[in-house]
Amino acid sequence: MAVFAERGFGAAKLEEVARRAGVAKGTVFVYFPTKEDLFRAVAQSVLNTHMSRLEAAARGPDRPLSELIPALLGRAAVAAETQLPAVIRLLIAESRTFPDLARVWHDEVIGKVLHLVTSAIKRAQARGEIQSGNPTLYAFSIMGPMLAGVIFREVFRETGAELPDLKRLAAQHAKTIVKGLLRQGD
Amino acid sequence: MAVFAERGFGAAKLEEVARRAGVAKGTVFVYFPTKEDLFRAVAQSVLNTHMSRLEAAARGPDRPLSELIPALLGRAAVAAETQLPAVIRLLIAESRTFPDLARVWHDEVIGKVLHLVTSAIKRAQARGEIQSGNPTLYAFSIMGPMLAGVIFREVFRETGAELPDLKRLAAQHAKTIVKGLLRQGD
DNA sequence: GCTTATATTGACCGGCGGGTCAATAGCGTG
DNA sequence: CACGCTATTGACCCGCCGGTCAATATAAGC
Repeated sequence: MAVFAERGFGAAKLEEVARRAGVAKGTVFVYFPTKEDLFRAVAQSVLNTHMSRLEAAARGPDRPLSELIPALLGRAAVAAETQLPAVIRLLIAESRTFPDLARVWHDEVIGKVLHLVTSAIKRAQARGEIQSGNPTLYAFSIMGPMLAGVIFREVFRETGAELPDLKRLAAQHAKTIVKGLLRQGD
Repeated sequence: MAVFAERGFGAAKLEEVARRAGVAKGTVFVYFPTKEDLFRAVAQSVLNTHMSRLEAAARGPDRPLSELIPALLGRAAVAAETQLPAVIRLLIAESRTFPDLARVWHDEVIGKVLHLVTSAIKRAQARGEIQSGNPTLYAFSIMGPMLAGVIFREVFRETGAELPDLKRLAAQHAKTIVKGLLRQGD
């Protein structure tokens, strides 16, 4: 994972993977027939880790959006400290080369997050907490800035640019977007 | 550009570039010493195109945010119909391999957009139009969902997932985020 | 139309890295 | 300790593609 994340699929050398794993190159091929298989296995493994955490979060009670959104964005800021950003970068980079992997990621992670948020929005709309509008697009309004922040940090880390503080971003954006969504003053 | 966008830098073959350009492989090397040089030149060219458009937009008058934001997001939705999304995907993918390119993109494009938005926010804060808070992070709140939408479409185009309509997203998000930012009801 | 200058070509080279496999090391068992 | 079985190794193979260059086509000058 580390090697793929640093170099991308194409530029990652299996010899380096082997070296960092503390084995010889041949050993890698005993367990993974091809480079592609290794990549898929590794991506799937990271996916499974984060998916199980998500499942747990989704089983929570039906809190009002004004609580759910700050909690969700806060969690995203924490998750951004793991290797998840690198994996997201990889996914974006290789989505053309591995469309099947993109589909798995969509169905198993992104789709679930999206569903989690949109269904919460629909319930909030039903009980009159927030204004009308397309729930899926609202999900982008809620989550988009965090994704943008994560990618910004990934892409411009080496350029000396000032990087956004994701926890502050989560806090400030949560406050702003909740105010924008609430029905009061509509 | 088309070949790089489809395959990524590593997997792009110069023979295919030459074929699509209607010349022989050798001819490419007459004008671009190496594959890297070609890539940089091509990326720079796309960058210049979009930069000049941006310069023009930045020279506009100091409109209130409630007008500026819908206009900005609407423009982003239009720009998403060009090859810009593919270039953004490439930039994200190759930012580790070409950190200098990432720097150029930051300084010439992203940084300027960010500055355009943050300075508008500061002025709006100064005249009491919107609430206090970190202007840079607000810029992420404003632009982030569009970036997320663009990337979503790029990554999941082939998976049969339902793709967000960027114009609707721009319209709905503009309305929502402006409401969230305005001072009234603070 | 002949000559010189320039642009284009595509067969060829060499290195790199994914993938193979005979040789070797390690380990469980009696 | 001996034997057999499995796990590991790394030298080697080979196809691919970035890059070269002598040969060729095209254009310019007179």
